[in-house]
Amino acid sequence: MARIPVEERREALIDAAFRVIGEQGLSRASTRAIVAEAGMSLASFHYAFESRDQLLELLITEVLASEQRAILPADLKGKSLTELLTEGLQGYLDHLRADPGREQAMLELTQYALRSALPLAEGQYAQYTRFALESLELAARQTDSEWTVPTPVVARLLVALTDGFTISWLIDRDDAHARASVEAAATAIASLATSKRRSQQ
Amino acid sequence: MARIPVEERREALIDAAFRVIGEQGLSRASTRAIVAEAGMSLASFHYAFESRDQLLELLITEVLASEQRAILPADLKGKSLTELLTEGLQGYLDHLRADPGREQAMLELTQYALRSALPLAEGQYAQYTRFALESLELAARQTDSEWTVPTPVVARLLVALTDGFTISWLIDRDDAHARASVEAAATAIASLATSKRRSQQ
DNA sequence: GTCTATACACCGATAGAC
DNA sequence: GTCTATCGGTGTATAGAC
Repeated sequence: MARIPVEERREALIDAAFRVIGEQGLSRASTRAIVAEAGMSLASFHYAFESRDQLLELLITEVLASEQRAILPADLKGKSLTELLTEGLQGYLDHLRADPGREQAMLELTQYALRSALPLAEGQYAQYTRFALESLELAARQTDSEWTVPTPVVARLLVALTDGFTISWLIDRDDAHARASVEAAATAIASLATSKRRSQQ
Repeated sequence: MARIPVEERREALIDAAFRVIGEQGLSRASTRAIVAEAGMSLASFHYAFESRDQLLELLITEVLASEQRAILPADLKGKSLTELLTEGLQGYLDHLRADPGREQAMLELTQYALRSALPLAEGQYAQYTRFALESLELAARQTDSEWTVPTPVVARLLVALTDGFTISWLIDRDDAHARASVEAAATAIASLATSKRRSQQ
């Protein structure tokens, strides 16, 4: 076979691993299944990585880190806080619906990290929460609102909500119900802020 | 060894399996690990069950079904809707803190059911949601409130929230942060109901 | 019915030819 | 560097003695 730089091989294997996990689950993502997906021989795996655990560790840090759960819509102008939250969460649901295996893989990898006592999940979640926090602050500025609860607390709530919605949807795949719950959630979270505009409340 | 009725053996094995999963995770819950925990020989396993999958299937239906996530406190009297929701969610967090492995096992089993295309997770979640719905209706009655959003929608939101909080807490084990988010969540959800009492809003 | 011993598939990882 | 072939270990499941 053609000679491929190690870095490139590593990248290809990580991508292949993530695809296998998304399609078949972590428990079926053996080294053999991964190299088959990548079109490589088994030995190439251990030329690129020390062990399967090392690949998973890199997979978690790299792939989970690249997951920038967009929680705000692209166009922020002229929308109420509830609308921003609704559209943001709705956008996340669309992303989930487009590639359910991806989010299912995320959940499995998170649990794997928890069981392996890898301190990866913690850092990853801290980053999600930080990102949610920035989104919430931006949304408040944009709508002349003020959170009546410390923003990090609302951020944690928002992150928990997306995880919970993910599980619910993966189980019943009920788009209509999910949409309705997202709207209710957006309304509920928006109630934790007060508007400084006369036009509202 | 003493002769044990098959039914009793099955029950002991299911209990043992659940303990192993809680302590070490589903991936490490091999038939050997399970029989070791139950103090039996390997052959006893296959005398009681056709396969490991069959045990897991029964485990999911029986154990998950017995999980009656108590979402309301015991004493309902004289409390506001926000207080009821706060105490209910707080009680769930206490339950989680008391035995984290249990809820972690639940999550792993749910994902296993999803991957195996067992229609079990769906039914189980429908039951959780039904139970949450009843709790929400009871709480509304008790506080002379009325949900402004269809109750099943709020129920789904509540179930998603508990799942999300479970994941968050399992990852960072931050009690103070969890408590604060639960309070915020209770306030937010309560905003989806209007009170019929003059004393409130 | 319950055990020990074992079959057989698959796992992660490696040796050694090329 | 890349491959095929194989090692040692563990998994589920079963055969057969008692």
